[in-house]
Amino acid sequence: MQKTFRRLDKKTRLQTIRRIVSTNSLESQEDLLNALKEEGIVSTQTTLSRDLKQLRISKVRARSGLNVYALPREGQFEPVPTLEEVNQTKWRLNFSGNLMVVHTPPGHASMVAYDVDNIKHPFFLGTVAGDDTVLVVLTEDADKEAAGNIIRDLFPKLA
Amino acid sequence: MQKTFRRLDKKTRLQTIRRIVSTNSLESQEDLLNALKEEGIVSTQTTLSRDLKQLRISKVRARSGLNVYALPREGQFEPVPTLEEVNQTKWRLNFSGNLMVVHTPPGHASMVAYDVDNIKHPFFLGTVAGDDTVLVVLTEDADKEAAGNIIRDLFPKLA
DNA sequence: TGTCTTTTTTCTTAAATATGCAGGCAAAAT
DNA sequence: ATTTTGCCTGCATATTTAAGAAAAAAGACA
Repeated sequence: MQKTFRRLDKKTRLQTIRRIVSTNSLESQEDLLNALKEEGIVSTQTTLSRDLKQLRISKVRARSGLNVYALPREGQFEPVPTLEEVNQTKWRLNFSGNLMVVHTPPGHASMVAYDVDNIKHPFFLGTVAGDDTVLVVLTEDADKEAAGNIIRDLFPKLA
Repeated sequence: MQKTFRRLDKKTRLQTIRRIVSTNSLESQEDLLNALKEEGIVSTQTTLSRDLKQLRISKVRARSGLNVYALPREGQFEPVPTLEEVNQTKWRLNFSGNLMVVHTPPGHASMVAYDVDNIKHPFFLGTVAGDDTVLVVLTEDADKEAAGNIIRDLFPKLA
């Protein structure tokens, strides 16, 4: 009966860690240490470091700027496309009414939107990024050609 | 001429970092420091730490056990912003053609879009939400002022 | 049971990363 | 032109995380 006692302890600890991580914003292993303690599980930072490694839990950047632990996600560890692959992909820029539609390689839309947002040019009211498409909303009086050139200037791949 | 020199320096550094991170397995900021140096970009660990934070690049667990830097992926876990963060951020509402552009605090766009969708008022054709921006498509004959008031009524922060 | 092997844990301590502060510089405001 | 503001940077240092070594605990088995 005692056979698997210790293993069970570790197993439940790992399961508890997964649950806590997926439902809380933990900013450090000490946070996790305390959260576990509240559930009656006592451990040390060293052990948690190894647990997290085993669970492949990592700290990720929240948009708020906080660094919080997060469970591994499907696709998170897929190989990042090589530069070659990226270059093969078509960048594209089109207009529709006062909307500019920018197609990018998969996963790059948010980066493009980020840069466009930072231009702070009066033509650009705002952006919405999907995975490989960015919608850039222009003001009604915007000079579309000029606006296009600004973006092409930022991203030569679009030229 | 010097106007935007420093900014450009930073911009190219950030772009280079993105490229290097996406095509290499970097295990530390020192690795990145050296990789940049090979391209003629000299910096410090401190600056890279801040760059990575800004780019939301984080270290993730590879199945090999290595910890490597990786670009942010859509859908990564994000904590709910604090009320303080929410209050600091500016809400904004603009029009362009038959589009209404609503800026919200980071992460709140989808919630706003959800509420707008639920109005089911004939003016509102549909919404698209990014992270902090919502596009609300209005019918061509919509009364923009009335539409704006409806939204402002829903979200007093916009007033 | 007693001994050997493997796993798990902890105590240090090293390594990696983030932050407070101060200086510098360009753009905007007055 | 002068002041103010905001952004960017690096140094020193704090904080956070990982690793080495050793010991405790657990399982295997004669």
